[in-house]
Amino acid sequence: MQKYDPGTIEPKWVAAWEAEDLYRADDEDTSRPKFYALDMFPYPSGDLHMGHAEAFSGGDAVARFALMRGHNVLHPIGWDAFGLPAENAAIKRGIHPKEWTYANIDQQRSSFRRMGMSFDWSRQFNTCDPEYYRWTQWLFVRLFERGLAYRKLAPTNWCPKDQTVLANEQVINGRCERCGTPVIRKDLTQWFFKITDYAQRLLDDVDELVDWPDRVITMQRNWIGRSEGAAVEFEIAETGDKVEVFTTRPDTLWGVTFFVFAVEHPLVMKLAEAGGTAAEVKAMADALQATPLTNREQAESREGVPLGVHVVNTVNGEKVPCFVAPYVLMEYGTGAVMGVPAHDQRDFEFARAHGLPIRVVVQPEGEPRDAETMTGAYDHEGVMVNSGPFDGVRSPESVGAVTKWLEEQGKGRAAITYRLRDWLISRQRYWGAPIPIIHCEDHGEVAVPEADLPVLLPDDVDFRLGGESPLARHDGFVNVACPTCGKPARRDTDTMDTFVDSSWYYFRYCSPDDTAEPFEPDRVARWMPVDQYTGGVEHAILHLLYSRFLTKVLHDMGMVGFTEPFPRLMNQGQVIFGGASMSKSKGNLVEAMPFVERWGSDALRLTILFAGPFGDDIDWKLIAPDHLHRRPAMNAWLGRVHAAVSEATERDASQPEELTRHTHRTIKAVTEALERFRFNVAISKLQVLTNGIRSTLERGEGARDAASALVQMLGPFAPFMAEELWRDALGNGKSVHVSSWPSFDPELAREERVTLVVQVDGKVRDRLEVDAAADEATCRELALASENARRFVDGRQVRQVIVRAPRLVNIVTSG
RNA sequence: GCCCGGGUGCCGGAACGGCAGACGGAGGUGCCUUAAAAGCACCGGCCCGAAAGGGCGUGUGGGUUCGAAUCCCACCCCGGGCACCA
Repeated sequence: MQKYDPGTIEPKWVAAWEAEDLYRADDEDTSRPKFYALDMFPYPSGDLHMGHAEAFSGGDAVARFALMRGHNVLHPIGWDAFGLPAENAAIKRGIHPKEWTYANIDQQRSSFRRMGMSFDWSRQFNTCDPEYYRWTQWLFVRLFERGLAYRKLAPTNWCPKDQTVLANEQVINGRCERCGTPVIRKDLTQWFFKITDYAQRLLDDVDELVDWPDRVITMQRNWIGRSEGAAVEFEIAETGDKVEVFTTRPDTLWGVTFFVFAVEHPLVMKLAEAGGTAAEVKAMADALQATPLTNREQAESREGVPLGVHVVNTVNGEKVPCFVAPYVLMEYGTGAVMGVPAHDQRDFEFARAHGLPIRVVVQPEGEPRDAETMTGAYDHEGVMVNSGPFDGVRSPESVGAVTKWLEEQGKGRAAITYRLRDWLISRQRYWGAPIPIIHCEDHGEVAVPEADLPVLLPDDVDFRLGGESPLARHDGFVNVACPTCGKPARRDTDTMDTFVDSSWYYFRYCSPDDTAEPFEPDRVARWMPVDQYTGGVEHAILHLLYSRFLTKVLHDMGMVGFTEPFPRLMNQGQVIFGGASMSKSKGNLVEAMPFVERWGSDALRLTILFAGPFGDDIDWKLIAPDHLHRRPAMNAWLGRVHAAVSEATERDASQPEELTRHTHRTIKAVTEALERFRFNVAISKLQVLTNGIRSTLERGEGARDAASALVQMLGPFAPFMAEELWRDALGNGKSVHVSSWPSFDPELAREERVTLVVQVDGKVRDRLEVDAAADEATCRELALASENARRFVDGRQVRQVIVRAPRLVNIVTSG
C-alpha cells in the first residue's frame, strides 16, 4: 500500500480538474438551481498568506458543498489591483506599479491553482485592466449624469507622506490608514459620490440582509448614524442674519445661555467683524488650519473666542453671546450649535471655562439639580422647568411636544441628521482609474463620451510623489479637445479611489467578457444576488456600504432588479500571530505556500478550518507554530484516512450495522454543520467516523460504504484526498466533487442504544444502556432499580421523579 | 463615554436547559527501532483515597428551575467598532 504523498497527488488533480473544466459555471444551464459563491477578491501584494488560506478555504468549502448539493455554482476570482500599496511598493523598488502588480497576480494565481481552489478561471479579471476600468469610468459618468458625482471645495484629510487626500474612512484615529502619518487639513476641490442621498435607504434595507453578522449590521447602522431632532432658526441680534441649528434636544431650548459656531461657518468672519473681534477669530482660524486634524480632535480643552455679537433665543427672545470654538464641527449638522450647559457635557465644560451662566430646564424627578452645585451636565429624562408654556412636561414626550410647537410657531421643524458624509473618491495618485472628465473653459466639467472610454492610464508617467496628481505632469494626457466644442481643454488628473473599483466587481463576474456594457443585465439577473459572500470583517463598513450604495444606484437606473447585492455574508476571523495581526512590517507574516509544499494544501485547509469557529481569530502561533518541522495533525489524519479507505475497499466483509448507523449520524451532523459554516465541528465528526472505520477494520469487518461516505464528505475540506480516494481507491469514474452529497436515513441516523443517565437530586449516580425507544415508564423503572442510585435514595423520601426518556431520569428526594 | 462580541483543562476548542471537557495539540507511559523521527496502543480538569468511590469544578456574586457553561439580574476582566455627532 502506498503512503500518502500530497506532493504527487495534488498537482495531478489540479491538472485533471482543469482538463475536465470541472468548475466552470454554466450560464445556460437552468436545470440546476444557481449558487453564486463569492469571496472578497484579494489585493495582489505578495504571495498568499495564512489569512488568504483561511478566507479561501472557507469560501471554497461553501462553493464545493453547493456543487455537491446539485447547484450550478458560480465561484469566480479576480484581483483588486489598483491602489496605493502597488504604487508605494513600485516607488520603493524603482519599478512600474504595473509590473509589480501583474507579477503578484501571477504568483497568487499560481498559488491558488496549486491549492486546488474551485474557481471558474475563465471569468478572471483585474481591476487595473483597461477592459475593466473602462466600465468603472462608465459608471462614474452615469453617476455624474445623475448628479451623484460632483466636485466641491472641501476640507480634506491630507496625508503629508503619501501626498494624497484620504476618505474619512481611511483616517484611523487621525492617522493615515496606510502609513500612520498624522493627517492634516487641506482645502481642495474634490470629487464626491453622493452617498448621503441614499442614507435612509441604506439604513432601511438592512432588513433585507437576511444573514449578516449582527455586529456588521450594527457597524453599518452606526456609520450611517441617523439622529432625530429638530432644526431651529435663530437670528443674530446685531446683523439680522438667520442661523439654523440642529438639536436632538429641543426640550432644552429654554436652557440656552450661549451659542457656538464652527470656525469654518460661512457667517463667522462677517459676525466677527460686526462684533469687533475679527483679529482674534482670524488667529484661531489660522491656528486650526495649520493644526493636524488629530490634534484638533484630541483637544479636550474648551477654548473658544467670543464673536462680540448675540443671538436671539427663538423661544424666549433672550439675547445670548456667540462664540467660535473648535469643538463645533462644520461637517456635522449645520456647523452651529446652541449652548445648553445644564444638559450637555461639552456645553457644560465650555460654560465653566468661560464663566457663562448655567440654567437647569429639565429636572430629574425626586432629585432636583442646582446650577450652582452641578458637577456635570444632566442629560437624562426629567420634567421641564423654567420653560414657559412647557413647564411640567415630561420627557420623552417633551421632545415631540416642543417640536410640534416650533412647527406651529414657524420657528423650526422636525429634522433628521446623518453622520454619513459623501464619499470622497478622488485621489492625487497614479495607480488608479482616471476620472473620465474633461474641463473646458466654456463648458465646465464635460464627461468623456462613452465611445472614447476607457481613458487610458498612460504608462510613461513620473509617478513619484509630488504635490499634485502625477497625471498632471503628463502633457499628452492632460491636453485634449473639449468633447462638446473641440477647443483645447484639460483632462481631470485625479484617479478614483480603489473602493470604486471593488464596489461593482461582483457584477462583472456574471459576464466578464462583455465589451458593450459593464455587465449583461440578463446574466446578472440569472446569477445575482450573491448567495454567499465570504470575507474579512475589515470590510464591514466601507466596501460593503459602497457596494450596497452602488447596487441601489444601478437599481434606480433600471439595470438590476434588486437593491441588495449580498443578502448573506460570512466573516472569517483573522489569522494572527502571537496575539498580533500579521504583517510584513512586523515580520510575523506566515506565508501559505511553504506549508502547502511541505504538507499539502489539504492539510493546510483542514488545519485552519479545524482550528476554531470560522468567525473567530486564529493565532497561528498556538495552532501550528512549528509546522515546517513537525508533522501537522491534519496531515497525519489524512494519512490514516488514506490507509483506512484503501483497506476498506480491498475488503469483502460486510459492514456492521453499527458502523452504518454511525455513518448516517455523521452525514446528518456534517450536513448541518456545513449549512451553518461550522467547519471545525464538521471536521471533528469526520475524524470520529474515521476512528469508527478504523476500529471496524481492526475487528476484521467491512467498512466500504462508510469509507465512501467519508470520502465524499471530505470533498469540501480536503478536495485532493477526497478525489484521490474516490477515483483511485473507490474506482469511481467521475469526480467526487460533482457526486451527490450523501443523504442520510433519519431512521438509521437515530441511535439505537443510548445512555440513560440516572441522577439523584441532580447529581449523576449511574449510567444505563437502554434501547433508544425505551418509554418513560421503562426508564423510570430501570432508574429506580439502579443499585448505584439506590445507595443515595435509601433513607430518603422520593418526592418526585423527572423522566426524559430515553436520556435522563432525575430522582428528587427530600429529607 | 456609547454600541457590539467574548471569558470552559496546560493550549485550540466541543456541549437542542439534561453525562462538562467531544475532536485535536502539547505532555506522559508502553510497543516498534541499533537509535532518532514517524507510526501504533494507553493515560490525561482539580482535591481526598491504595482502590472502590466521593467531593469540587465552565470569570465573580445572586436568581429562575427537579436540573444552568447554556436563561435572567448585578459586577469584574478581555477583544472589536464608533467617538467633541450637537
